[in-house]
Amino acid sequence: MSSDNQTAQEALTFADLGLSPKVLSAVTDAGYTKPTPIQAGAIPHALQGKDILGIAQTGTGKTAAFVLPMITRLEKGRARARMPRTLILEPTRELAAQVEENFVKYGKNHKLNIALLIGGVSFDEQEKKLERGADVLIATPGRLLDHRERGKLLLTGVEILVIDEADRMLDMGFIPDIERICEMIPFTRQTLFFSATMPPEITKLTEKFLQAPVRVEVAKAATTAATVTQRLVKSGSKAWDKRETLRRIIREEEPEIKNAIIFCNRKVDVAELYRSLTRHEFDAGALHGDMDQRARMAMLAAFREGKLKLLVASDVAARGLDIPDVSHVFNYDIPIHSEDYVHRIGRTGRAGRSGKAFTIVTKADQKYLDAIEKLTGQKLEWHDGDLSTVVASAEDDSPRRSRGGKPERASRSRTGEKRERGRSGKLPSEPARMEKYVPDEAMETAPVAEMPGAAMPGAARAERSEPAPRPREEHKPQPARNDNRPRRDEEHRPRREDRPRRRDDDLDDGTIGFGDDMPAFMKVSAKV
DNA sequence: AAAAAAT
Repeated sequence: MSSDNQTAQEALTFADLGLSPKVLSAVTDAGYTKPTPIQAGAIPHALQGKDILGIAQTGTGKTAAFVLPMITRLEKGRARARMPRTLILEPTRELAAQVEENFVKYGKNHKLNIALLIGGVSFDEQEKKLERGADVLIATPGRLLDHRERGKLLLTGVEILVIDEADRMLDMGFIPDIERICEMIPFTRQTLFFSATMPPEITKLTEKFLQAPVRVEVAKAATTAATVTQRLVKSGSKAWDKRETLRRIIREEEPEIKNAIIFCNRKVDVAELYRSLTRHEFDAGALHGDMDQRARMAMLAAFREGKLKLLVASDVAARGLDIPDVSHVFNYDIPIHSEDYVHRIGRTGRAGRSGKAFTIVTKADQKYLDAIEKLTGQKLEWHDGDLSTVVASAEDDSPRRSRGGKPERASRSRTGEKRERGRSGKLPSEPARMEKYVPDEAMETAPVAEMPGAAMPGAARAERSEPAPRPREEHKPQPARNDNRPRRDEEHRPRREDRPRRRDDDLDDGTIGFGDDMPAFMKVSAKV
């Protein structure tokens, strides 16, 4: 690129990119005037119908770089039944929903039919939208193929195809699906392809499916931002020991914590740690892929809106998700793959702000620590002494010893069955004392976001003396489950009167189907 | 010693 262009680009505003007036006005309303580098680089070419190879990470404004030109181009022509005009493929459900939000925001002056095809949600609503004719189809690969096999979807009318986060699709084993899907779409289409990195498999894919693409690359964010203070925290390796270490660090950091993500390597540990933290009256929520879709969305929304201070999460939350800058990242588990460390840490210290990242390390973690230090090329500092200073008793002591808090027996039911959350990944429980705030009926029918154990943990609600959720004026007596899977945990459940006085069972029952409580983001199909 | 995604 010539230096003339470079200078010109710095002075660019959205008005210079060739977007339609209606799109421009939505952008202005959203408060943006100056495009990011990826937007300035990609939008003019995308408007000309060229294929784009965008190499950019999240947080660079990548989504708007394809959403804005797409809406402009969609102004001509209209959708036919079962033949979507554009298709955007995303690796995760949350990302797909996020892209939908962008279409709603920037398409507010248009009558766009938007269909979101993701798993974990009933087919009916999605099929109706397809039937009506979708201008914009946003999908995760599995559900998209499922719809196609049911014959409800023809991809022969797709004019623009977007493949987002291609390298992540690769990590998740989606590449064969992506290839299948690409082959169903006529080659006269325009293809916009985005990836944060370009491993060989991805390069091959671009060679196969892009035609004379314009390559737009934006500077990689520094691997681990210089503004992030990273510290290692030694701990005994028992789970209770790690939880105690975590609580200690959180309390130490408390005055500085605006909001934080706590990463665990495994979903069961997310659920368990979440229960433990709420029991210790921390303002925490949970997010992992086995939670039902509503709960996932509700948690994310609550965290984004600042209603939750701590989010315990699996690596779903490590990449891509549009979570605002957090002040702290805690790695309750050290990541097994060192790249994940970089992604997790990347959730803080964005846009030049300062952030802190603490990683709990046990003796068994040494090799993963070595890998991280090798990858980032820096030696990480210990917060208060390295592993050689871990107290020996911490390793062999009984986990049931007294240590100030309540015994952490949450993972066992009365029958001794381990209360693991299966595929359906129910929400973890909340403190029993919440019962006095919440009438049973409300628990059965309130949306997850209003449930104390979900978006607003009991401690937080009590402190802020907010009113308990009221029963909904109108509700279906028995919200339907959105799938027919058998309840795996049903046979193990104690009878109602035998159950401990915790409300997580009610959460299970009340939150699976959508009933009348379908979140707004899933209803959107037309102009807003 | 993992997570994610169709069921």
